[in-house]
Amino acid sequence: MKIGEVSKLFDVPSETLRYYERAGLLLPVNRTENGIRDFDERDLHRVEFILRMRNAGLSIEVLKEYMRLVEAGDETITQRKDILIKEKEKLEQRIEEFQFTLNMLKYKICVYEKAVLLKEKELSEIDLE
Amino acid sequence: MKIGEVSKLFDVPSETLRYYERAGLLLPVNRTENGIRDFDERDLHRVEFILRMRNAGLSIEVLKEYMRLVEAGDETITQRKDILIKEKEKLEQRIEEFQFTLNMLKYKICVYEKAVLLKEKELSEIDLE
DNA sequence: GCTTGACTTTGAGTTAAGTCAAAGTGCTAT
DNA sequence: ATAGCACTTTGACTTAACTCAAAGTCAAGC
Repeated sequence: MKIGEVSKLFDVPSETLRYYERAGLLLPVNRTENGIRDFDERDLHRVEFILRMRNAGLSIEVLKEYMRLVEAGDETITQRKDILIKEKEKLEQRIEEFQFTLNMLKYKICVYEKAVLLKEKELSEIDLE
Repeated sequence: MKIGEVSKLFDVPSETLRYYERAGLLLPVNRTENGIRDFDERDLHRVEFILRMRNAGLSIEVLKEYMRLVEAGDETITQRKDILIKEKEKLEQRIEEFQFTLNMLKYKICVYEKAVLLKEKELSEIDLE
């Protein structure tokens, strides 16, 4: 699979994919004889993994380090696991905070809805914000 | 409450609070005779709200617009509600994606744990990454 | 009375993560 | 055979959201 197709598949610019490879978070993709990237299943999985993790807030730096360890082989399994555990914990905390904020939003929306109703009756006296 | 105390309370630089005010997402804080900001309860609530929303990914722009509407008075209630609903939906989606990624991480960590065990028995043959 | 923290304006610098442009080369599918 | 992707390197640019620096003033508390 060529870079343009991958780009469409994941809706991410080719330029970004090349940038990821250059930066070291996407391990070097196989090339055809004439030097064109030919993404295989494993590459696609890696791309998906990177995009998901980036989306969840993992930094380029962390992913770079993780992939460096992947490349380095079996000796690094524990280190890799530790990275993932750390990021998992961060993500869990982020989700918790998000949940809290989501509830805050829901509550506010609810208050606004009441205010709209009252307003329709020209009775509004709620302190909104 | 002076800006330095607020800064400590929320663990955010004074400079950022001033920046928020300047930018228009923190509505003008009352001043003492000599021009020093004196945060009251309402200001503190606003600061907390802003920080939470920023943390959840709402942009400065959106918060600015929202606060502009707050300032503009009761006529803008429906618009404000609409903003909050839109951001709520975005946040819900983000949380879902995060959950998915979290599960991915958990699964990977689990696989790594198995691999560590196998490795201890010098039997490792799992395809890890 | 001196240190500390508050204020102002203006403008520059920073960080992360892309994103684009130029310039030049080369394959491949219609 | 020509349009459309693909490649490279180098380097500049962008965006969001701060963050800091300078320069100068002012007020409060020990």
